[in-house]
Amino acid sequence: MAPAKDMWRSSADLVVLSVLADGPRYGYAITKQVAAQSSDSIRLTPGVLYPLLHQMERQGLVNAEWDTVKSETGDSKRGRQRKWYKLSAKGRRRLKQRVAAHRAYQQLIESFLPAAD
Amino acid sequence: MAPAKDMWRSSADLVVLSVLADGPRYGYAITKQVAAQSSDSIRLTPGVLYPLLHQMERQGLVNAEWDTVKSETGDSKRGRQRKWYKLSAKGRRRLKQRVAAHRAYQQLIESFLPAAD
DNA sequence: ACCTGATGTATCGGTTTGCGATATATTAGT
DNA sequence: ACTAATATATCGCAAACCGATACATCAGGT
Repeated sequence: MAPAKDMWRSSADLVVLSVLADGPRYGYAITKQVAAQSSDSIRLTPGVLYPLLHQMERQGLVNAEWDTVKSETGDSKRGRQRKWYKLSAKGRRRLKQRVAAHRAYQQLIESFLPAAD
Repeated sequence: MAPAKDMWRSSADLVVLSVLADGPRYGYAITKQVAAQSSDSIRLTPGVLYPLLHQMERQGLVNAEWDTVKSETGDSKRGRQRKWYKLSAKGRRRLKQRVAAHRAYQQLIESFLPAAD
């Protein structure tokens, strides 16, 4: 059975931190990667992703840097803007922590569930 | 590491359904059992438990029945009131469904996480 | 007799959160 | 010229949450 829609949202931060642990990403790339790797189950919509990213930035879990993509054909002065997010040492620590907490929580919940068939 | 406080709340229904799958319970008994079996990590406070139980009753997942506990020493006419909740067939189906969804969700999230040490 | 703490069920409403809708700009393709 | 895709961002209302509170019974201690 597919996971219920939106069930994943409480773990959005875990997913984002994990993706960033693999290397710097910009927002839209995160959205796309997560959608692809989850067979479209997890849709990190702008309304979810950006507030989360900004919060992480405020908390020092990520460092952000703007990048301007120059276009060959484009005529406008400013190219497309991308904001790259890079996991900080603090973010890496937080990820480890969150993963541990998540797994402990899983075991705890699982201990109440009827045995798997 | 202990699970973060309150992390379990999104799975409260799963836990309650699971406990009820083991046999009929009244609310306070559920609270106590869950606290005991979770080393006090999971506190199903009245504000959480009763609305949940009532909702399940409305949805036909449980059947409820009042029971009056006669006291030996008590002098009041009405004894202590207990409301027993019994999982219905529909509730049993729902539990199975929720457990499957929960486990699928777990696997999905886990697939994004860095490998366990 | 009285008090306290445990047992037992229940609701309410202020706070917090979630996130769909929306806005804005650039670029690629036809 | 137009459309779809790329890219970031915010806002505000609805929904969810759950601490606080209320009420009644009962057991045990003094």
